[in-house]
Amino acid sequence: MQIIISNSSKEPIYEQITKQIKSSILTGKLQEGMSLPSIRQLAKDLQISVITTKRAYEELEKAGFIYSIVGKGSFVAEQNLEVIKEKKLKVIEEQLSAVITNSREIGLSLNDLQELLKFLYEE
Amino acid sequence: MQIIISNSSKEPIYEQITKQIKSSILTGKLQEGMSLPSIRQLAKDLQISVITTKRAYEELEKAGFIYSIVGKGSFVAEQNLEVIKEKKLKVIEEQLSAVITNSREIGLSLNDLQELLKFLYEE
DNA sequence: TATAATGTGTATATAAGATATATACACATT
DNA sequence: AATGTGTATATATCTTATATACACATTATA
Repeated sequence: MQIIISNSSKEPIYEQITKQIKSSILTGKLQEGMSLPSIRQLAKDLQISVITTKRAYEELEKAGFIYSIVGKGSFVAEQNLEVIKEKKLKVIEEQLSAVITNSREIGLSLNDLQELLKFLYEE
Repeated sequence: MQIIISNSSKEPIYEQITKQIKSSILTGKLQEGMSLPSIRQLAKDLQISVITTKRAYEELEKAGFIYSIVGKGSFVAEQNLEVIKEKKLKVIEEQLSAVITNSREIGLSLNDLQELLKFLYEE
């Protein structure tokens, strides 16, 4: 599993990691029960502190995506897809609202937006 | 001019202010040459520090949206609309890419997205 | 079978950077 | 002179990331 972080990103490192693991789980690249790289292994791979990768895993645990067992490792938890979809849909709506706000600022019509969306979706 | 900040937002206060002023300028609510509230007045209105409102105005100045004169105040600068549109379009594309990534995670089709976009646009 | 080594996650203390504040300074207008 | 304006400095708090040590579990070796 490939995780890429950017030190120049405005986003905290632990959030970049969280986001990418979440995405892998949601798109099925990581299935329920699969083990995640250990916090040390991932820290080594990314050349960051284990506390940073632990922070990322903690966020994922809080959100119910994974669970960890001392001495054993971290694993993908059973996903409640309905709840996840619901939450994601809310995020998407928020993101689209921001897009619309920005579009109105530069006089971009709904049509323009839809074409842009179609173009980007098919890339 | 109405600015609303949220202390519970993840976004720094100065960024919330910057964003809202930017939006007012871009949507024409604030025209070139118009004066902005003084950093003290705005600080008072929002019950925050003048250094925070100054931070917001600084960002706007750096980005070319406004200019400030010691002893006089801050004003909306002449906007280079072409450049602004270009930059905004990039932001919109990034935002739409994030939307698409999130949509794919929950199996939302382009059609679903288009409909949701249309619905939100017409609210 | 017992123990050491090596894997795993967890906890604590600390450092650096970001954000916000209080206060004082300097310029302009009234 | 008073009161408006923006600017600068020092400080506090919070967030983020790190180094190091601790505890549990598994594996390898004697």
